[in-house]
Amino acid sequence: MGYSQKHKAETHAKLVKLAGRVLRKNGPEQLTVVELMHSAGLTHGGFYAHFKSREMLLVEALGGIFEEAQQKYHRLGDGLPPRRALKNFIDAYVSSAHRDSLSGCPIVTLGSDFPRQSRAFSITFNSGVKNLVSILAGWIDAAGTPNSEALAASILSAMAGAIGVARAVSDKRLSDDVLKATRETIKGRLSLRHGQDTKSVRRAALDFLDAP
Amino acid sequence: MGYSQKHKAETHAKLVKLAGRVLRKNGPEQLTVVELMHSAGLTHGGFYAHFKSREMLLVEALGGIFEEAQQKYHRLGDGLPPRRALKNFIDAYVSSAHRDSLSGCPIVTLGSDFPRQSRAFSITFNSGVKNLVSILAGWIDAAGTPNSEALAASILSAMAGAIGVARAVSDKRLSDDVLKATRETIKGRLSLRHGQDTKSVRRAALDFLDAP
DNA sequence: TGTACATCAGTGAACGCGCGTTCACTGATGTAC
DNA sequence: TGTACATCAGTGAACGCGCGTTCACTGATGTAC
Repeated sequence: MGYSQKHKAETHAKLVKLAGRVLRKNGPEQLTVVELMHSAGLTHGGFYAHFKSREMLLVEALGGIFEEAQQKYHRLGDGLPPRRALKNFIDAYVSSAHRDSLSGCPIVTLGSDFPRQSRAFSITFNSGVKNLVSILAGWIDAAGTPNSEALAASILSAMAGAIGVARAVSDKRLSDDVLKATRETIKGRLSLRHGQDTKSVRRAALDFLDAP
Repeated sequence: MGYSQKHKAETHAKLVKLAGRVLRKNGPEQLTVVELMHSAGLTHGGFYAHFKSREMLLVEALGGIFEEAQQKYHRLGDGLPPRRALKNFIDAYVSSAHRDSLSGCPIVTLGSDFPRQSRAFSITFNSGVKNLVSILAGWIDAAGTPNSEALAASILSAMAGAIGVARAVSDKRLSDDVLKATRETIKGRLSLRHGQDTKSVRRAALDFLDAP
């Protein structure tokens, strides 16, 4: 049977992962079949042994990105009481490290792209966002705050917007202030303490970044 | 002198306006020279009498979009006391009408695109955002709230994020709830009354949309 | 006022290029005997 | 255990297509006399 199924699955997974990196960093239009296959050490013709079309690859890659994000979210709150998890998460997400990272949260990086892509892409984006919201909602719920899902979604949207605008603003001080104001407001909405241990904030922020 | 300078300027302005529409609705990649010229009733070769390159067109079009947005912002607060202007603006921006409109605020529509475009495009985006922030900051300042610029930027980012996420979420109820929660929080941050006259909210929202 | 001229916005064929996709093939590897 | 065969991931040339850009041109209109 030629190559083993395991071998094919590995190549497939590798392609999806590489594609996800490009997708998140440079957007859907910059992801070309030729470049992807070359970056995997293969030639372009073999692409169609793995994906029906470039469009299908985009969908799979997006799914992979959101899965990674979910894992990251879970890791940030792992074993912590809900309020502590929330605080940790907020400090990590609304951080200058996240702003300065080239990739980061797909809601920010691909938020304007999803309506222009295929229906399948939009659906994947939608369910990805919903899953992330659910994780936050779980913590909020566990902390005893009502209306957790809408609150979680509103908070996540505020955090994503803050990163987006902080990236757009060239004035560094204003950019930092946006993040700070956003962190404080969100903690206020969740009735979390404002005072911050700077060292733990930085550690949380670094946790949020991708492994190299 | 062949065509008058006025004629040329008119054609140029028309092209920038048409390009802006496409750019905001479908993104930079969907804006092609051939289609743009055809939509203006011209042939593609004439494009380079007006723009040095497609890239330069994108920059001009983006500038036009932000100018329009500024005018819209000013219109929404025109002649109103600052708190009233802020309330009006928030209701208009964080509305289901804005969410459902295909174009809308460039921060939402082009927020993921600007880092991938030319330096000139990024700079234009940055100054556009800053101008919009300044308008909000002006109202906040006039209302006597301190730290107006960072607050304005944080609020605008939360509003933009809310529209983006509301668009991504297919569950209509959750989507509406995100908008509602965001409106209320922002009004709270600005110490504005929460109670809403639904009719005026709807009117404000429609004001925000583009004229057909 | 009328005529010759110069200008240049707009025309449309042509160009090179990169892209997604196809396809006949190859050769490493698992299976059957 | 060894040999013949079948499979199919991966190869690389080729395809059609759409795109941005160029360029020789044209013809409507402003200017000079």
